[in-house]
Amino acid sequence: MPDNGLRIGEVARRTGLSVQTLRLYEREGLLAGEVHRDRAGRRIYTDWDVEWLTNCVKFRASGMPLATIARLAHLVRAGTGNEAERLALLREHQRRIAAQIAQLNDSLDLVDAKVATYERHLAAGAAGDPWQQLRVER
Amino acid sequence: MPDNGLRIGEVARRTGLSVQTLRLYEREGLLAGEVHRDRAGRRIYTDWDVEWLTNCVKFRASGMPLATIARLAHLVRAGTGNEAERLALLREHQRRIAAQIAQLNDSLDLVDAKVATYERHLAAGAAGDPWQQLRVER
DNA sequence: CTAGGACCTATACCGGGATATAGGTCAACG
DNA sequence: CGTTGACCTATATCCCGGTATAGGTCCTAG
Repeated sequence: MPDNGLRIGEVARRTGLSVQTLRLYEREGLLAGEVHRDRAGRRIYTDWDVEWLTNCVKFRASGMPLATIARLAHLVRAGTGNEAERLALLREHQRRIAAQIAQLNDSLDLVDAKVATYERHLAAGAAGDPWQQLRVER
Repeated sequence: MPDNGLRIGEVARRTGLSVQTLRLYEREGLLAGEVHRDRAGRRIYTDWDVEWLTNCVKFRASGMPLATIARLAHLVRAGTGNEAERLALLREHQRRIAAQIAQLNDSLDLVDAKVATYERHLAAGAAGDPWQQLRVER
């Protein structure tokens, strides 16, 4: 009803976050724009807010803590002048994501190897336990 | 001192897990081999246990819940005969890791883009806020 | 007029995993 | 000997994000 203002339920549907989570995020300072209210006191979000929240979802998905998102939001809210700080924060997170991916690839190698072993093992009709066999019972 | 038996402190050092965590893991059934004790009641680990724990660390690092590791450990402990089940479990985790990596890459794309934008922005001597500028103040 | 649905606040709780604390026992070494 | 350090159990606490509950306001539609 408000020209292009969205209510929390709609935003929840669009972002995939629950209504409670949206309120939580606001309390925790994750929003980079004022969310104003209609005369009934209900939150009204802009498309830009939704866009921001969509980014937040990705930040979360890549393990950025709420507190860090809040710091970024704070910088953005503060307006032009702190771009270098934002960049530093983003670079740091970039680094972390890369590290996570490396970690996961490493773990994946192990799992791939085990899967391959078991596949061979089962295909071959099972002789000896691929995991247990190495274990010398003392 | 015990021929090749390791005590918990040493295992902690080797696996990177804390002593308390090692005990926790044992309580939660993550160990695939009996840990026996010396006459003083102290846990004695084998090299094989350490190897297993090292794998556990990778499982954890890739988000496998303790309960799932415990299920796997249980299967391994049960010995030969349930390889298909182990394989299914591992394949499932393999799938999940792949999904996580995809997720992370997706998030990384966003962060990369933002970083690039800010770099350009800063290099160019700052005109307009790369994040805020899109925002139409209503 | 009234029922229902979406929203509001405040507060409590949950789940997973790890860590801390308290109060022992033991063995090894000076 | 006696002290020290590594270990033991049991239990409590923490952290983080998110979810649930209780009790209310408001708007809209039948």
